[in-house]
Amino acid sequence: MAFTQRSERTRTAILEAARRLLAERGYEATTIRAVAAEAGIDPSMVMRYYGSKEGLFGAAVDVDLRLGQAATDCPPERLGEALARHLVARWEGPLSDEFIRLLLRSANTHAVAAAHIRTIFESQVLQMVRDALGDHPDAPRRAGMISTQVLGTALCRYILQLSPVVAMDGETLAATMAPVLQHYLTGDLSAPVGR
Amino acid sequence: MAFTQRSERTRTAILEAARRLLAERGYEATTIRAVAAEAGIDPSMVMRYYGSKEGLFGAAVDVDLRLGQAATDCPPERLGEALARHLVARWEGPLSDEFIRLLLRSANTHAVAAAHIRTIFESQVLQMVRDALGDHPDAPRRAGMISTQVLGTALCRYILQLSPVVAMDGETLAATMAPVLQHYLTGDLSAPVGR
DNA sequence: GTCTATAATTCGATAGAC
DNA sequence: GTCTATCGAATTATAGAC
Repeated sequence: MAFTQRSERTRTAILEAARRLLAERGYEATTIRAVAAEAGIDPSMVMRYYGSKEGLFGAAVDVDLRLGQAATDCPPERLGEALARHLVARWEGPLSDEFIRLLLRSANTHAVAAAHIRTIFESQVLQMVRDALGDHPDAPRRAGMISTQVLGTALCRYILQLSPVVAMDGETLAATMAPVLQHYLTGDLSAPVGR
Repeated sequence: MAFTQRSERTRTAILEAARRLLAERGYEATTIRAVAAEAGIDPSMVMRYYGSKEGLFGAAVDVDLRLGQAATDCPPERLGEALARHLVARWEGPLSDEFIRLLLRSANTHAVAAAHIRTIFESQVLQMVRDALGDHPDAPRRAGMISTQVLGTALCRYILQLSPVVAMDGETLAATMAPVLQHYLTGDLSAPVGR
């Protein structure tokens, strides 16, 4: 259909406004009234289309991470670099969205958002490690530590905005993170980083 | 003075209740009424002693991190391990407090909390790196990356509660984090394979 | 020093006109 | 399909009695 109905345009306008505000303010501070104002429509429309604030959040958070793509056609010893580049591209490349910001900002006070992150990083990241390592008993711990470095980087760069972390360009950030991710992926966890 | 006045006891009871709730719920979701109920006093007392919700938050967050202690009498090549152990002990040892939880939970939606973390990690962590390295131009970037690993670990363990990260005992967590911190402190940041 | 009472907002959600 | 009007609940903050 080349023609989108008025209601469809309103629906997506609401959703985009909600994602923008959730990424900026988190769940509690994002009011239905503010979403409506941002979308340029009446607050009651939000309720009409999404039923409740919780329903709106559920719709806003329903995004595919596509993390599996990072591992395609990549030798295990370069997986850390591939993952680092994939993530940074996802965060701030031309196809970026504010998804990671939205999740981090909302996860603190909103249990559903925290559960969502848990699901992502206990399935997708763990799955990726298992694809690289096989079903080694270390796999969950490795996936967990990868999550600490990845989410910590996003937290410091986008939420807390620590100046040295913000100052790096995407290339440098990925290159700096890569050896550590590689270490957590395939390195000896009880030995120094890098062999 | 061995004798503490009634007002002093109330003041500290309020502060402790506030820290507890802020660590659990973050800034927005922590209401003055809930703090008062937790402390077993009237909501208006909170206003009387701390002026406003913002004033209460400022008082709750006014804590000394004592990060410098980690570096005393430690050779540079073991600094990563010392830092990792110091942090884990601080987070969950016998002298623990919920300070890191409080900050992380509030920083997302409350600008003052984010600024507070920025100050801590742009002064104390950077200072620590400079004590170890001298005033190298890499120092801020190293301090920034240390912050990503440290805060990311706290985020995944205490806030998001990723099961593999929660499952590790403190000893294992510190030992796993230590090589990465050492890498960021004194390693070759541009080398894909370290040393 | 502690509490009651309440003002002034703001929120999520509903009912219904057009 | 969109908006007006409003309800009921919750919030921060204030004024003042005891």
